[in-house]
Parts: sequence; structure tokens; C-alpha cells
Amino acid sequence: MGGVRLQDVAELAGVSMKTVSNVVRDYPHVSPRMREKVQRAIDTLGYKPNMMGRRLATGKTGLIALAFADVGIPYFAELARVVSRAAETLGYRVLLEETDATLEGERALVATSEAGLVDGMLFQPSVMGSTEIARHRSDLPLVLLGETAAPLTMDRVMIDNVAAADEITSHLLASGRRRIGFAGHELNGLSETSRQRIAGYQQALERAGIAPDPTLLIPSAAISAAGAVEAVGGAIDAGLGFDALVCRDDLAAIGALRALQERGIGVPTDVEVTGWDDIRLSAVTFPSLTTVSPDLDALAATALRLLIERMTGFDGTGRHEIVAHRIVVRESAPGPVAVH
Amino acid sequence: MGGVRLQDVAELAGVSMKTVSNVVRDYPHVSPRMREKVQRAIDTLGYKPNMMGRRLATGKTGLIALAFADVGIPYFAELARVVSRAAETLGYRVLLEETDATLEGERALVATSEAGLVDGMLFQPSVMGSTEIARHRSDLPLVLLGETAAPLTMDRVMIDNVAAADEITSHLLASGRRRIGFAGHELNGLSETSRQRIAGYQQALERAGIAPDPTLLIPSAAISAAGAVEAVGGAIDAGLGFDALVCRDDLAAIGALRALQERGIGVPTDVEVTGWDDIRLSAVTFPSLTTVSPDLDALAATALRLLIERMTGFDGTGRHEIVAHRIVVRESAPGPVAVH
DNA sequence: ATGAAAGCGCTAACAC
DNA sequence: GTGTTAGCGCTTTCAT
Repeated sequence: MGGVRLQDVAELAGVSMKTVSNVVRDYPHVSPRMREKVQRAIDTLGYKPNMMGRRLATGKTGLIALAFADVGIPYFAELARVVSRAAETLGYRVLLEETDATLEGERALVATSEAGLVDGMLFQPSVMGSTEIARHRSDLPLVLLGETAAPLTMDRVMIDNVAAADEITSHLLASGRRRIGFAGHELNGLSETSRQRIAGYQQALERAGIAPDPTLLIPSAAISAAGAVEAVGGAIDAGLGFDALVCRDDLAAIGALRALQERGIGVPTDVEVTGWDDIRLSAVTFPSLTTVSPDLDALAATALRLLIERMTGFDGTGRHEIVAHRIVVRESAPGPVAVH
Repeated sequence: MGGVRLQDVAELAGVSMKTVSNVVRDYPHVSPRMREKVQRAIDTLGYKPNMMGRRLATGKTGLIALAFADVGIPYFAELARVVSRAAETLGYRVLLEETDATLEGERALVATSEAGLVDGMLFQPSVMGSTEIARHRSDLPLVLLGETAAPLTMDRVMIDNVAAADEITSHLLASGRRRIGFAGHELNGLSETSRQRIAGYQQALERAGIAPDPTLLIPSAAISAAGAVEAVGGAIDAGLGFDALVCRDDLAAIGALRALQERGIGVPTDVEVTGWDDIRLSAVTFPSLTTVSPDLDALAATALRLLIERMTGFDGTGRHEIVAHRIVVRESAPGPVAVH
């Protein structure tokens, strides 16, 4: 059952390996009789094509790597799911690679000493800068995910973070909120992601004629929900006053929710809160989260399209694609109250 | 840079392929001079060994598949992370396979028409029964994860669900709760997971002299947080009274939390709630969740050990291993109040 | 439409 | 210690 080779099938069926191969791969020009005879031999032997052999011969592995910090983070897990499903329909399997959001991990990834394991890679860098990624100059087709500064030579897919941050901040402004904070960005070494979201947040405030107040920027020692609980809780205890919070991501928003609730501050009555990513759980927190929802399906589809183009020979300069996002309004920031 | 072959290195260095191969694989018996000469050739050519070639020759792929329903579910995502890290230290990479918790998806998985892509598989079935898994009779080394009824021929790793459910229910009883419900199991087609957890829950109640009340079993149309919001909310609205809820998993607990809070019912004051899995977010919900915490590291390590034994020839009957769990006490069910 | 033979890049016996 | 020679299982020209 296990070690059945193409050869064995050919012998049983009394045909050449070529013919068996043709049948296995559904090659059109095979006579029905042949096909049936070969198929019978395949069935009786329980033959299963050996991928490694095929892959060595074709030079294609059918595998793509999906690399990011940590699949335990809901956004990445949900991204992995979408990518994995999209890849499947295109005939690819996904190999998971985690970098732990460390420079070391990301370097190991791009400098990997082995070749030919995967046909291409989707990579969302956490810390690596544009220059270092560019220097990489590997032969492995690569598409970048997310807003990390991308070298001009590489393809990249992201949503418009500045615009989205502007929109969600404007949503808060429309509800009459005026002291709007931003929470959950890095304490030091601001990521490009945080930078762009803060830029959009400031842009909305300024357009509304509000001077951004730097004390309303609440960084987090750890980029996690627990980190946000600490940060936001600490800020409140230190006397910081605000009536809304734009959080860097849904985990930070969940942390902020807890920090507020621990202190008996009502959400959204006293403080409105928004998240980012629209992870599944953001719909069932209490209150549920108003958040930026990236079009993950489009993100995955676009990234895979670009990658496959690279894998099949495209060699132009980097394409930078923007996919859609929308603001999902839920309880934590319900928007202007309807007039009754 | 891309198409450098072992052969090319050998020619440049003026040695045989065997020698180059020895150097690449750190074979001990190579003279230092040779090694250095070859290494120089490797560097100038930028040679990277082609995995497919090596794998075809050795018959090993270095890949293991990790299969479960949906990586978008936090428990699975966190499991994937732990398995992926553990596998890495053992020299394996992880290929993600999702079944969408459908029979169809699980069948496709075990009946996969290709062979040799992965050396082995870790599989947590959702719907497939013991008999069907056994019938599979594949040549692929396989270790089952979780409490699905496992055929005697197969290895399996799980925690003691009955014991854990008993413990966490007893924890509630120790706080003086008497009308304890169970929530979040399947509406029809009870999974083995739910069955065992309910068994442990009933066992604890009976030992405490409480007759299990079937109306306190609150099934969920969808096994998700949103499903639990509906189910628990509906039960409350229908007039069901209880002072504690053992939830099938953390997502159900999060849903229960929301359903209770929506109705102004205090947790843990009015109703205590417990979860299962100890997903990262269970520590930052408000209130945070008392939950069953499986030893994921041990689970992954054990599963990989069993799998590697199978891959390297072990052919005995199925081993069924139990790994540790503990009850993590948090705010949603704080336990007996300390006497001041 | 089918067959024969030459690789794909590497490792593993077995000689030297 | 190092080189030679076969394969690993499959696909793919090139004939027929």
C-alpha cells in the first residue's frame, strides 16, 4: 500500500510509465480504454503519487510560506485561515513560519539556507526595515503584507491605514467626542503600523480644528491586551481625562475596555472605544467593538495573485496594492445618536 | 544565485559531489583543508541545498501536517503555535491543514491522494468517528489530538476531560453555588469533547448530593462565542435560573459573559462562570475567566514524540497518553471567599 | 496516442 | 578521507 511506484502501476497495466503519468495528471490525449485500464491498476494497487518525486521533476513544490510574528495573535490566525483557504483553491498548501516578532527570527527567515522548499513566500514583517529587506535579494518570490516600509523592488499589499484611522477618528468626532486619545502603540520603536494609524488620527483631529494633545497618546509596554490594560489603567489613574480612545488594534481595545470597566467608567457612555482588525471576538465583547475591518479576502487574494505572478516569471518593479477596509460600527462607539 | 547545484560547487572546488555533500551536511570525516576549500566555493557561488532533491533521496520531507477544524479559533491557533515551536526544535516544519469541522474536510484529509508530502500528521478530529478513522488504514504515521473516540490502533494525546470538568464544577460548589448549569455544547450530535465534560460536571454534582437537572444543560446552535450569547441569553429570557455556569470552552464563556452582562446580571456576584482552554484572552476579559488550562507544551511535546516514534518505525498498538491540566482561578469564579 | 530514455538535485553504498 | 556509481519517483523531450 505504501511503496507503490508509478513503475509498478505501469507493469501491472502493461503500459509505459508515461501513460500512467498521463492518466494520473488527467492529460487530455489518452484513449478511454487505456485510461480505464490504467485506472484499474491504480485502484488495485492503491497507488498514490509521491509528491517529492513530482516536485523534483517539475521544480515546483506547490507550497508557499506564510510568515508573521505569532499565530497565537488573533489577527494573524484569522489571516492564516483566509490565506490558507485562498491558496487551496489555487492549488497551493501553506507552510507556517513564525518570527516571534524578533529581528533574529525575521533574519533567519529571509536568510534561510535551504532553497526549493517553497515556491514563494508571503511575509508580514514586524521589525525589519525596508533597507534590510531589500538587501535580502533572494531568489525566492516574495510578497510583503502590511504597512511596513517596503522597498520599491518588492510587491506589497496593505489597507490604507492613514485613511482608516482618519475615518474611525472622525466617527468619534461625529458623536461629539473631543478629547480623543490613541492607545496601544509601542512605547519605544514605533512600528510603521502605529505610525500610520496615529497619523490618520491626528489628521482627523486637525481637520476638526482640534490641536492634537501629545499627553493623549498612551503607549503600551507590551503590544497585547494585557499591555493595554496596564497602559490605559495607568493613564486613568494618573489623572488623564478623555472621552474616547482610538486603539491600535482590537487586542488593545479589549484591554482598554477592561481598564475602563475595572474603574467603573462606562463604555460608550463616558468613553467611546474603537479597535482595529475586526477579529471575530470583537463582535462579542461587552460592549462589542466598533473597529476597522480590513477586507481580508481581498488581501489574501491580491497577495497570492502578485506572488503567483512573481513565481511565474514576472520581474518588474514592486507593485504596491491597497485593499479595501470599512468601519464596522458596534456598541463601543455607536456613532451619532439617531433623533427620535 | 538561484540555480546553483551541488555539482557546480564540486566543479569549482575541484572535488567530488560526495565531498561537497559531506561538507554541507557537516559530516565529521572531512579534512579541514577540504572543508575550507569547499566552503569557499559554496560562498562564492551562493549555493543553497535544494530541499526537494535531498528529500527525494532520503525519503524524508521534514514536514509534519497539523490538522484541525479552523485556525481562526483561538484554541487551535495557540495549539498551532506551540506545536510549531516544538516541531522546530526537532527539525520539523509544520504544514497547516484545516477541515472546517466538516466530515467532508476530514475525509479529504485522511484520504488525500498524494503521498510523501509530509512525514506524519497530528490530527484533531471534530466529527469523524473512531470507526471511520480506523478504517482509514493509511501508511501515514498519525497521532490523534483531543478526546475524540480513538481506535485502539492509534496513538492519542489528550487531557483528562472528565476529571477537569469535575474539578472546575467542584470549585463552583465550594463557593456555595448550587444551581450550576452547563453551556455551549452541541445542540444535536454531541461531540465526545462535550460528552466528557458534561460527564465530569454531573459527576461532581452527584458527589455533592445534587441531582443533575437536565434543564440546566444549555446547548448552543453554533459552537462559537456568538452561539453562546444566543443560547445563554435565550435561556435566561425563558426564565431559567442558575447561579453558576460551566462552559464548554472559553469562547462559550465569553459569550455567556456577554449574555449575562447584557441583562445586568453580575458576574461573579449573581452568577459565576468558568471557561475551558485558557486562551490568552481569558485573562483580560472583564471579569477575567476561571478556566481549565491544558498543558499545551506537554501536549505538543508528547504528540510529537509519539509521532516521531511512529515515523521511525514503531509499530505497536495505540498509546493513549494523558497530559496535565490545572484550574486557573480568576475573577469570574474566584472560589471560596477568604475569611477576613 | 503511446513508448523509451534522459534527467531533476541529492544521498548512499561501495570502492579506492 | 575522497571519488564513483546508482538510484529516489516522477516528468518530459523526442521518437514512433
